[in-house]
Amino acid sequence: MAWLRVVDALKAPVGSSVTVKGWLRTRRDSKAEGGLSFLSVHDGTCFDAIQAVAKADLPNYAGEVAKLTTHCSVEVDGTIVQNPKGGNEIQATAVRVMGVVDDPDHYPIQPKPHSFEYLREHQHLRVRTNTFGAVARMRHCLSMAVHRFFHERGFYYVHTPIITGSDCEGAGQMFRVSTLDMVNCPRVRPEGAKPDAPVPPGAPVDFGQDFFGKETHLTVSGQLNVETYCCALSRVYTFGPTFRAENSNTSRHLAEFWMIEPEIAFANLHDDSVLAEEFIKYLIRTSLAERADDMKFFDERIEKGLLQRLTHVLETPFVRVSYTEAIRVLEKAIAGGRKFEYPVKWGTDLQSEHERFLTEEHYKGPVILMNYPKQIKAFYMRCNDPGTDGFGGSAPGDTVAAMDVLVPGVGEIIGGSQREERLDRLDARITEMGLPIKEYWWYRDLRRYGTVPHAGFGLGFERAMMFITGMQNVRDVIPFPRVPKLAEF
RNA sequence: UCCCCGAUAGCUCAAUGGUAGAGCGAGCGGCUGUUAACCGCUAGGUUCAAGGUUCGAGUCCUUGUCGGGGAGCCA
Repeated sequence: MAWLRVVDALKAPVGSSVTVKGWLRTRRDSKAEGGLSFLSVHDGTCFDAIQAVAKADLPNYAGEVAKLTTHCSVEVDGTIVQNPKGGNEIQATAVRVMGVVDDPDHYPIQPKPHSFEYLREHQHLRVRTNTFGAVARMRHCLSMAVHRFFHERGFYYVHTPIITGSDCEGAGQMFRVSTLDMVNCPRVRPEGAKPDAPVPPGAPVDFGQDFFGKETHLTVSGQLNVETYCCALSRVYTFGPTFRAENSNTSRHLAEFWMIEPEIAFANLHDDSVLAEEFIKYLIRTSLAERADDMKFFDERIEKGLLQRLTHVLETPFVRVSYTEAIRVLEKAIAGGRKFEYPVKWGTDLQSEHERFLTEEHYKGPVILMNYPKQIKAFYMRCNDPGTDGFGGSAPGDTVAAMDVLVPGVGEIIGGSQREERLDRLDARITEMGLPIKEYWWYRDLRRYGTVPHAGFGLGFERAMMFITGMQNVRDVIPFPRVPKLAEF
């Protein structure tokens, strides 16, 4: 009697003897044929459960089988037969109960719809539901697709560090990594103070005594590190956890999330945008091909029309417009009577409502906004010729070769840029932004020793998950979300 | 962090300032090759916490905690 996964048992030939092991979704009873129970058994290997039919002549029927409740664990032996309404089911010859559910009335997951808010409080159990099982399989599917996409195109996977000593990434608040005693942390002795004099409590913390001999944090981006590998291996990417200590309370932000950051040498912003578009389309294609069962569920129960939306994205070339042009579009919309809460002005960052308007209402599909004003973008982004919009037109100010990919429903899913490869321009930007240039010594070395044009982007993995599954809260597409005031599991 | 909304049975929600209810789920029984099953009965409550107003607070006020939506920060 072969132990089959449910996904295989559902495809096994009629007449085969099988064993399945899993958890009960539901039990339904009938008094027909002297009494029988229908056990819906799933093991997470696919969306569907398999139905096992247990008759009353099983020795443990009245004592165990007829008392099974949702998520009891069982081993079922039996024969594959055809269900009268189609599909495989198991005619059980034995049902072994491995674990019962204690106090079923208070078991958090009941055979009925639960709100996602409620399930978020039971993260250790929610993966047993249809929705979170499907999310988990999608997460695996997309993770593998990420690696396959890059591997097939000659990219090398680089493990950039989680702990970073550079305090200069400028991508937001960071989590401190330290082994110092937080209660009595060592402080720097004021210059000229006697060696045995007590150090004043307000003196700066002496990070020289910390584990790494300097101040360290959890990474907010692997980009600066991965650029070093790009400038030797040509095409590289990272895919790892990323940490932001921002007090963000939204459906799109996590304190710990996974980010994919490819970096390509001998490439400009256009090449970067082509890569981004191919990448997103590859993820969609893979999801539809490999997880049709889960995607059908998302389409029916999570977002009506999801499959149509994704198919449309697959078939439509992404629109590429300059930031300068996007401002003109928004100004025209305002002149036409469209109301926005925030004003639109060249030189300021677009608000969420503006981005949503562009991707959801005006272009009705993914949009790549390119060449932003340099004053609102990071120091490492390549400067365009002064006063140009990067598309051969003029702009009211200076721009840099940055891009944001906006998609309906999620908003910004990718942020990227061509990097400034000219040392003099890079230094000028670091200086004018008041950043500590000494800290960037190794990053600047890349421009001193055989510099090349290169570009890259960052894709928030959870945002890609939301885009592809239709799930509306980022906390529901990662197994154990970390957000302000929540790290229970 | 800011703005708005919310917290009542295991879950989802009702309840003019005056005896706390329903549906689902659970338990028991009936019916049935059932599959969002159906019918009947039963059990199940410190109404988020602490104060306050009132003869009387689930309901009104204050503070806090947690949750949701939106904004900012961004991916």
